[in-house]
Amino acid sequence: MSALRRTSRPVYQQIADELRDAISGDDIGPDGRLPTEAELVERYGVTRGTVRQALAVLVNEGLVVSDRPRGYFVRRRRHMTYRPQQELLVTDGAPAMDRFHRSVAEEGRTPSQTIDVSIVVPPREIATRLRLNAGETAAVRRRVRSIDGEPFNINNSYYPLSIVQGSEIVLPHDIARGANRVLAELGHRQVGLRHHLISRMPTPSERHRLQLSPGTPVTVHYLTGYTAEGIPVRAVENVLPGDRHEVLIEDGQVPPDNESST
Amino acid sequence: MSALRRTSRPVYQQIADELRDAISGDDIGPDGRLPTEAELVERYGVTRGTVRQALAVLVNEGLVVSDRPRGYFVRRRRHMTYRPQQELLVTDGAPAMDRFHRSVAEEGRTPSQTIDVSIVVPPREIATRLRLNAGETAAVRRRVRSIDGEPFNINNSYYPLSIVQGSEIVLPHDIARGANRVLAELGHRQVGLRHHLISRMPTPSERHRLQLSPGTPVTVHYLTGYTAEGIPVRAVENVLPGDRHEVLIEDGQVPPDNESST
DNA sequence: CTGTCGCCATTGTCCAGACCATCTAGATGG
DNA sequence: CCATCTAGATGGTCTGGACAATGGCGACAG
Repeated sequence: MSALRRTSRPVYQQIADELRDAISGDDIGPDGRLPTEAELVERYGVTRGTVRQALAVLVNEGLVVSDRPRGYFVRRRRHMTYRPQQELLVTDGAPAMDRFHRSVAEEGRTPSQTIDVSIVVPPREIATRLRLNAGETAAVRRRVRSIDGEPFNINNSYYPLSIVQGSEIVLPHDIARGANRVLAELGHRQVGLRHHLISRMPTPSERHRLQLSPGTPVTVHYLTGYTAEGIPVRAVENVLPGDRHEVLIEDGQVPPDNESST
Repeated sequence: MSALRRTSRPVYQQIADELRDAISGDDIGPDGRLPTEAELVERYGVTRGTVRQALAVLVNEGLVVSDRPRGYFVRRRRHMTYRPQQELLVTDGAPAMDRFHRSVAEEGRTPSQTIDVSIVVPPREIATRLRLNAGETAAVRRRVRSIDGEPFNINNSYYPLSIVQGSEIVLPHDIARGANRVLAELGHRQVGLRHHLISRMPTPSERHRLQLSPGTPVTVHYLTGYTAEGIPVRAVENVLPGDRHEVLIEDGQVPPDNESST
């Protein structure tokens, strides 16, 4: 059908462009199905390899997924709002899991999590933030939180071993009153947080554990909690899939939030 | 050379895995060169198509770039720390461009920017934050900041037209004392900020304007500035390439920062 | 009506080959 | 010694074809 110009831009790019326009122009809505490879082969008069190259572009842009053998579909973003301030500073409020639990349940979905505790030499990003010397160990609570059985994010919290040894924190259970409360009872109340956010493509391990489809970046949120003496007592690494999360941080005097956290 | 198992995992995945391990295991360091396609064809006894499929995996993970026709190279991340709090709340401090300018110059690199001002109906994300009705217009100052002539990030600041009309803000020049100061002089001093961060793959336009290589996600930072009355008077959309930026936000009482912002 | 099984449409993987586009290094000429 | 040109190495694009893997749906049996 539509003849492609032989000029300069590669054919597969032109096909990708037309499909992208069809998607952003609502010719194909969210969850809508794209033409099959065979249809595109016929429409553009090119080989299947070229068509697949075009579709790969869209897949790697995160616009489209292939659900074999049903076809290619337009992806839908479904955001959950993540509020790292609430989650971590409020030593006296509801602990993290409760809030995650509740906000998910409010949408009629069922949350769950796995916890795994161990003593490790933390990765460099964490060791630096906890000001550990090379080879020094820390306790880590690794969590994978899920919604309706599907993994949603990864949450690894590290604590200097010298502080938490023998406490509840090194036990592999949920801490009902929150780990921050336990830290405070141990004499290490946090009064300040430093948030560090980077965006990158996931590692193969992350892609597998979070069941990420191609073209999905992650936000890695490093959080360091400090006591009034300026000592770091907690370092968290949150891995948040970009297609499921947005991060909200407030600073100073802001009006109440009316947005829904779909 | 190394025979690949015929078991289950696709050959191109196995090749990608081996190369990835070589990279993370420091057999190939940052900026290091990967084997050529021809070498991999011979080493694994597969066709060039399969080798290219393996390399495409690494490229889309953001681990590797192909610099044609020199070969494939391991990417290096070079982070600049972005502090949205400094940049926007300090109405009385140095304005944004000055700080950008200075911090870049400190590293011996030369910063620059382009400014473009216009009156538009803002995109939904902005209109919602400024609480504009459908079709209402706003002034937008679009900036592209560059380092050593290479684009670094995109910064689009929107102001409700009713507030800034006739002021300096709608003129296409750098505002030496900062746009926040001008807003304050107009009676709209900001006392609170709301930061909204999402991570996604760039649009073709962003990829082009920021000269992003494949496998590079962006962090989009939406910032809303509120007056003491809770009125939004400024909404900013920052597009930050993931391979060049990290975002730092502090909350509460934290000790001084010793990290260098390489 | 219900469950099972097999066909079929669709995408995934891999092969083999051709020509193009671009940068670099070395040869060549002044 | 320096500038210019050229050949070669390398990745980019596209063709054409073959077989595998998977999930849905319809035909069929109970």
